[in-house]
Amino acid sequence: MAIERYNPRDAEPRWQQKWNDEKVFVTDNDDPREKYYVLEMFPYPSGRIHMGHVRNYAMGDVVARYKRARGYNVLHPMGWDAFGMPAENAARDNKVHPKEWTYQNIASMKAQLKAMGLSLDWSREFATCDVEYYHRQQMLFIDMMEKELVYRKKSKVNWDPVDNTVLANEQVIDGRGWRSGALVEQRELTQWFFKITDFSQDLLDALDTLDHWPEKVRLMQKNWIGRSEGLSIRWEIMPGTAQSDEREVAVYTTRPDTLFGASFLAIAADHPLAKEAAARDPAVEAFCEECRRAGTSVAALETAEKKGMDTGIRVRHPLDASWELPVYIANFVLMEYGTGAIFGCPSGDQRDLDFARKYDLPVVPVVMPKDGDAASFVIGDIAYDGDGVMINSQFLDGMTPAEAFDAVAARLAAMTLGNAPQGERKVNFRLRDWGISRQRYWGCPIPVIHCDDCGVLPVPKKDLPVKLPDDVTFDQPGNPLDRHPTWRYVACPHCGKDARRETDTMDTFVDSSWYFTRFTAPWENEPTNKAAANHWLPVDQYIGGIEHAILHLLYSRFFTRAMQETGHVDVKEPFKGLFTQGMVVHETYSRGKGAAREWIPPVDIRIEEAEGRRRAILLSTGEEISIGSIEKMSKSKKNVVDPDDIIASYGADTARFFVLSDSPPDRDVIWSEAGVEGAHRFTQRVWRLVSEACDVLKSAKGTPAKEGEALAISQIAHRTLKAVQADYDKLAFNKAVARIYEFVNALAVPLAKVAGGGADVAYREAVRDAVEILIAIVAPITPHLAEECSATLGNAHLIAMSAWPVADDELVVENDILLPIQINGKKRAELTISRDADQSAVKEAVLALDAVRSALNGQAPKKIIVVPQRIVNIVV
RNA sequence: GCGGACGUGGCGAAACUGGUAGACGCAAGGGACUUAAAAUCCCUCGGCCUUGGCUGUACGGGUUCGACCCCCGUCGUCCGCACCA
Repeated sequence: MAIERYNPRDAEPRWQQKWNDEKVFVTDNDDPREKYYVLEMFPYPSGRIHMGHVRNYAMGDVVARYKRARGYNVLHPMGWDAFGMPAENAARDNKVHPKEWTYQNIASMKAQLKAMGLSLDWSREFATCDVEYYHRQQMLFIDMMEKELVYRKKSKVNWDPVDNTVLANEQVIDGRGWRSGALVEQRELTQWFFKITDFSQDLLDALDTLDHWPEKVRLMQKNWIGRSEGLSIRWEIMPGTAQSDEREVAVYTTRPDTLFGASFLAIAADHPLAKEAAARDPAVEAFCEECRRAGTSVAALETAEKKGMDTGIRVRHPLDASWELPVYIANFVLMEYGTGAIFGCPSGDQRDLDFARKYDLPVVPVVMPKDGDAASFVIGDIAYDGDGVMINSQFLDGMTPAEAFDAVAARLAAMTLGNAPQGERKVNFRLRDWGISRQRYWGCPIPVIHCDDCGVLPVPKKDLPVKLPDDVTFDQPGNPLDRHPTWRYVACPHCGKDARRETDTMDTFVDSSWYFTRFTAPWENEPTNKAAANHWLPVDQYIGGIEHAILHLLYSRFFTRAMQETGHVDVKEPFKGLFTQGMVVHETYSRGKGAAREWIPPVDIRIEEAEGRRRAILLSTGEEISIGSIEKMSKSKKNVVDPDDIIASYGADTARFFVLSDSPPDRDVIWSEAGVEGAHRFTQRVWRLVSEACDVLKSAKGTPAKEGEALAISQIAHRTLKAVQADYDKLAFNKAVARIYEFVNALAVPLAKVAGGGADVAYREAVRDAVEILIAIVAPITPHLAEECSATLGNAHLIAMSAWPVADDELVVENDILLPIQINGKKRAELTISRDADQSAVKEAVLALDAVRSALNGQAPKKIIVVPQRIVNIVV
């Protein structure tokens, strides 16, 4: 009988249609079964999916299909992170409206995702640029305003003075605007902020509860939040040294124990005292300006030399009234952190030491190692910041730094300056409030009205949504909302007089901070259906790239808390399980050197390999092309493989199988033509083996064998089932794939035997049972192939709706085990023995082995270590 | 600079809680089938020497009956944060 090759181009759309017709993946909120919410980070609709998407969504789909088979009511939705700059850039460059561009991109990407055969509930789909979605986001914003989780303050932005526009950080290249090339200025604008810092402590503490998150991500968030415990110390300004009536300056320190080692105060260039000093001295002014400029061009000049300038202001040491210290402006002090002022202790801090040496300030060691000698301990070029014992510190001498910290805190708390304690314990965070204002068109409008008389007012909820106007142009720089002839002008909701709309729109991170909540009831008028949100949240398994480890995940954690405070949901942590998947990488190919280097896409190349040497040949000319390093797929290096091409030539199952095989899912996977062909061979092989035997198997019912020739088949089937199940539970897709390969290899001979008619009933039934198990365990990865195989065996049910098979423990347990025998820790023999043989029986059998007897040479062994069911080691 | 992760064949990788290192795949080599090719099937595949051994998980030590795994040190790669007071 001639067996046709498996044709995914025919089979895949057929099964997708069938799943769609039967609404297999539409989720009912009222289904009483236990819930499981699996979600992959939704994509930005750039227009084409890439291999990273394929890998991300393949992983989520395996989880969704597996959990569905295990009996859960699975929610697996998809949507579009659809606001953002690229749409405006496309509008400007191609004269296409952002809306039109975005929805067209969504349509083409959706078609691509559908071709992957993902088990998504498309009925819940939305884009964040849908009015229905951002309408609810505006409702949330207003609720947050009421709870005072939103406020306005002046904040710096990157301003392009030629284009008259605000630039995002990524649009600033080497301190210049990416289009105009003009030097970017820092401008102060009044902007909207979310009070994420209200939750600093909770966001930090709750990290401990996220035990299904990668440790790495939790650590990154912990560092980002940056909690420190210290002391806020108020220093008295020596009368007459400052011009204004400022009497004191506050300093935050985590090392109050080193207070006697202080030799100067340093303040940020933006500190009020610095501004005051600048106002009366042009040299100071120039220095402050220099510091500010250095702040704009970020990491480039990070090794910048420590520089400062004396303000002339003097302060009194809080623990020694006769001690005066100078106040410097320093380029390494940041206004945004602490109080924007520090005291410098050169002996204990490298920066302070560098600074002190440069400006010839005193260096007094105050902490020395425990076994040091106070009389001879001096600081050279390296500050000592370790633990030890206090010296040169009056009443602190002899204490540990920790004891000294407490002693200083207590002393300063008891002293007063003016009417307040001179020092107070203070917890400080690095985390800053979240600035959400964007001076752009393609985003969610901030639903606020400015009235000259009534101030800043929220748009009444009945007047929502504040829709983006469609009639806008992008032929000039700046925000189209700002120059719109009518949209801005509106009556004040309070007094009715002429007022103006807010023209800022929201950061797109806001859109992605609650989409997972909206998926639980996307049809609701209110932002959430609270019962549905409480039912589905937290997301059981969230899957996405490590690049979102901090911002997106932290903002989402904040936003869920804010939604809890405003009564929209009763949970505070949105993601119970988090998995960060690796990238898809590819070799690079190029010809030419230096500026003339030309990158060649993989489709234009054929790889030849002979005698261990790989060569890349350009298809069009036969020319040899040099093979470069393996890198993230990128347009600039042209090392991209288009998922459409792969699905068209090999099918979705092959693509899904390949991106999940070989590499652990959290590591990068190398895309290679040879690898894809290997995956494709596998799908073809499964089909061939099953279809060759299907005529015979059709009439056999699936029953595992408990004895005889077929026992081994049933054993490996049920053992594989149990192992793959465990692998899927751990998201160890690559290990599941390896076991599936092993299983198929083991089934090849039995299936051929069945196909050839040489098998008895019990054998055929055992093979049928094994094949059904194979279909079930490959189905999450290659769902179309599984359906096709199942159908060819005469099954009427859909695998996508079928229960996971149950492993028969009797078949899983091994009765005889193979025990490795070591002599002095080296393997010398093997012993097959009954699983429940007791220690003495094992010892006896071991000593009877030839290899053991010759090693012992008649002597008695020193020691025999029997690790039950594992290994035996004989010490001679 | 600080913090973290990692280092296993030609390559991607397995190896349970300290218990046979290299499962599985890719690549390669040999063979069968074929007029031929593709497809498929079989064999070999860490290194060294002669069967049988020796050796081998970045490198140097240590703990242990036994170490890829634990400890100390060194080297290297990658990632995150970066003047955080």
